[in-house]
Order: sequence, then structure tokens, then C-alpha cells
Amino acid sequence: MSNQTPIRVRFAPSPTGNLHIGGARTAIYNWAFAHANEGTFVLRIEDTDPLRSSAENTAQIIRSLRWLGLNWDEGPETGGELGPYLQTERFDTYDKALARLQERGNAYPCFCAPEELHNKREAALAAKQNPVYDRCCRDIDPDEAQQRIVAGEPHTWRLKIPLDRGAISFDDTVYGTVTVPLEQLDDFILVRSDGKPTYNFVVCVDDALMQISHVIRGDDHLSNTPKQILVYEALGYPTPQFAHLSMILGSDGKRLSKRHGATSVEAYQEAGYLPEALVNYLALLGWSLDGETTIIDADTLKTQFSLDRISKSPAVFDEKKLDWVNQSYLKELGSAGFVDAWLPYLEADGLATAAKVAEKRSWFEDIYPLVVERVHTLSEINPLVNYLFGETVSLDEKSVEKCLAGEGTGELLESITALLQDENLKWEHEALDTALRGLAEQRDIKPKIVFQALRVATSGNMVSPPLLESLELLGREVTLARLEAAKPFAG
RNA sequence: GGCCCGUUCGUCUAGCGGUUUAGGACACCGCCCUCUCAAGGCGGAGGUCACGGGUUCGAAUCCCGUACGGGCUACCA
Repeated sequence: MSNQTPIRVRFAPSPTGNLHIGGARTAIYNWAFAHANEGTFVLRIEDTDPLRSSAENTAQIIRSLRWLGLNWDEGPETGGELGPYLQTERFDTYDKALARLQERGNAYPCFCAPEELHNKREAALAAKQNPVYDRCCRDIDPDEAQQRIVAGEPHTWRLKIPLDRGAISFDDTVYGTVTVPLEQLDDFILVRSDGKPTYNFVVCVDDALMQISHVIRGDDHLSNTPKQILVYEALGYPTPQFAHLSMILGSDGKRLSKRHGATSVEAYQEAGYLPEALVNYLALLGWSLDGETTIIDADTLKTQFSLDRISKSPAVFDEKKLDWVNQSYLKELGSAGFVDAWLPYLEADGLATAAKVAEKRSWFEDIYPLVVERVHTLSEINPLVNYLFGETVSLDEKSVEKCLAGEGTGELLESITALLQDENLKWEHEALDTALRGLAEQRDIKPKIVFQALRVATSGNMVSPPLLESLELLGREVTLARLEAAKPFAG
């Protein structure tokens, strides 16, 4: 790469809610692109809408980004040369930008009343015409305009777009050349009558002043881009390279929303997904390394990510595949990492405290190989291993019927009890396995009958993690107590 | 209404005019393994590359239309 201008990208969420799956993917692409090109990743909060924005949402978004491991080089909390990074702290910057536009003769005041504009719009729409502003204030004599402003007449400021251009076109990294006829663009409002700047204005000012080289964002902004290019030009600033991302859809092909279930990063965190897995899955939703690889860790993303492999069409979010990716990350965790990740769930369900886990660390770590290939998320662990905790266990009715109620099972449980009571039997899964198989042979029944009866008696269910390892974790005493408690249910 | 954009197995995608009988992954089905469930191994089914026209010796790949989907068209972001 022989770029003269340094690579600088930004993620610019507006804190009108928490961090969304779609926003997270945009952040991942920006973050990965910055790293892959030794660039700078900037976080900017677009909180200019006081009604919909909140500090809590900003904090929430920041928390989610941190959790995902998408750390920024400049932005809230970290600071930077080109801040502040909250738009609400940048109003003076926007005032200056407007002044710059005024000096350059590229902005003019508009005194049209909102309802007047609205009526014209409706009329144009009714006449099936393109509802662009008719520029009736564009040619008001500057002196007259100045007098009206001084007299306190309400006004907005509009961009004086060049009318001598046939079309605006730009080269989008993802979509290629996009061309929009000039007649589609109007002298849109830069600053409202209350003095507040609009989105299409501030986004350009900020990106220009923060020296953003590549704008990577959702494709809902693709149509806004020509307008923004006009703002850059009017300001006399260079235009960044644009790369627009298609949106993420729900399983029904409609835009991802609450009806599809969890859509916030936080919800996936609570559901027990690992941040590395979410990042991996999301990165692959609209981008591919080579079309073959599905497990791509953060380090690989940080070196191999490229904008030219982003796909143009929208992608459907598939939770099943996320589950699979998450499980493969769980398998990479190792027992120590697994217990650390599991701890919050143990505490939340009251199964164990941090102190208890520290005390019986190896006992908890031994659970790892038993459950890791049986769960997709951390939140699935507790229901699966619940039976390993406490003295007693409740027996599942169906399982009792199927594996305990049969004739002779009571007698079988007695034999098992006798066998397990023997202090000479080493309480270790291989020894237990040998002993129990011996019992089956002795009674001339399939080992499965023995194992299933014992499984239901000790775990409460005919489906459980490996039996013998479970007994090992349960200990002889608890195992025998549970056998005793199960006998009344046996046939 | 106008303009912009998209369309490869159910889903995520590979594919940049011939090496393609369209490859991989998830999901699905079967077999093996097996104390249940998983995990794993092996195998299978699944795509007339939205449709219709061109261009070309040759098209999923290039061009034009049509359909469907999405976006923008605000004193929202």
C-alpha cells in the first residue's frame, strides 16, 4: 500500500437505543479495516437528537463495543486530537462550518414557513412530480435577506448546490459507480430555524474535520451520499472514500427487528454467546475470507479483512449458524476459560458463588468436557448440569416410566446399590464402568438397561451428560442417597 | 410518483467469459461410533445461478429490459 493519506475510519452510532446486530457488524468492519491497514478507528456518538438520544444508551453502546473487543483509538473515554467525539459537544464546530459556507457563498437563508413547504410538497406529490424544494429563497437579494434576519424573521440555512452539473457520481467500494441525476437533489436544509444543524450537514463536517478517509456505513445512507458529497465540495474539503453495507434481515427476509427475537448485542451477551463468536459470525454476514473458512478469529480479521470482499446483497441472520460458531469457540476455551465464562451464570442461578468456584475449582473444571459439546451457549449449561448440584434430584416422570418402572428394576437398583457401596470399588469412571458392565453380564441384561436405570435415578432424566463421569462428580454418598430415593419409583 | 441499489442450494457464501457435471459452511437426511443426548467420522439430498432478450465460438459471470425486494425523496438520524 502506498497511500499518502493515513487510513482513518469511524463508527458513528446514534444513541437512540442499544447497540444493534447491524450496528455491531458495521463497527466490526470499520475496526477490522483500520487494523488491517494500520489505520485509526474513531468512535463518534451522533447524539444531536435530544428526544431520542440518551446518555444511558451511549453508555450501553460503549459497553457493548468494549465487550465485543472493538476498541477504538479515538473517541469517548479514550480521547484524541480531533475531538470532542460527541456531537452535542460540537455545536460551535457546526456554527463555524456554516460560517465557512456563508463566506464561500454556498449557503443561503430560507424564510419559507414549514407548512408552506409541506403544502408545496404535497402538491408536487399529487401531481406525480418530484417533490424538491423550488429554491424560491435562493435568489433573494443578500442585503434584503440580511435585513430580514436582523429583524428576527425565522429562517433556515440551505445548501446552494451547483446547478450546472448533470449528475453527481461517486465510486463506492462495495457498489461501484453510483450516479444520481442532479434534479433529484435539492437545496436541502443545513441548519434548522432553531439553529440546530441537520444530520447530512454535521456528518460531513465531522468526517471532514476528523480526517476520515473511508466512510463504511449502512446502505440506508447510499442515497444520501451525493448530497453529502455536495457538502464536502461546498466546504472545500476532500471527499472520503465510501463503502456501503447491505442490511441484515430476519429469517422472514424482512429488516431485522424485535419481532425476530434478540437484536441487541447485549441480548446475545446475556444469552451466553462469546464475544469472539459473535464477532466471527457477524463478520461473515456479508463478507468472506475465501468462501471456505468459517472460523475466523479476531487476529485473522485484523490482518486479512478487506473491503473488496464485501457482498452487495442483504444477508439473513441465522441463529442456528451463530450457535454452531459459538460452540466451536466454546470448544476452544479450555476448562479454565470455560469456568470463568460460566461463573456469572452460576451466580445468577444461585448454583454457586465465586468463592465456592474458587474453592472447588477442579470439580467445576471437570464439568467442562462433559458439557462443552452439548451446549451452544453459556446459558444452556445450568439446565444441563443442574443435577450435579445438591443432595437430591427430582425425577422426570417420563424417564421414570421408561427406565425405572419396568418389572425387576427395583431389584436391579438394589444390586447396583450393593455394588456401589463396596468400599473396594474405586470411585472413578473407568472402574465404575467395568463394575456396572460386570453386573449387567451377571444378570444377563444389556448394559444399557443398567446404565439407563442408574442415570434416571441419579440425574433424574433419561438424557444426561455421560453417566459415569457424572457419578464421579456426584460422589459415592450422594449417588447412594439418590439411588435410595429413587427405589420407591422402581418397578 | 421520481431516483438509487440489490437478486447463486432453506440460510451464509465461493465464483470476476472457458479449469464448473456451480465449490464450501450452517441446517436437513442416512450410516458408523456409542451408557442416553451430544460431539466426531463417512455419505446423501438440495441450486433450470429471479425471469426474458441480446453480445460471444462460449455467460452465473458482459449489455438491455421485466419482475420482485430494499433505500432515499423531512426543519429524523
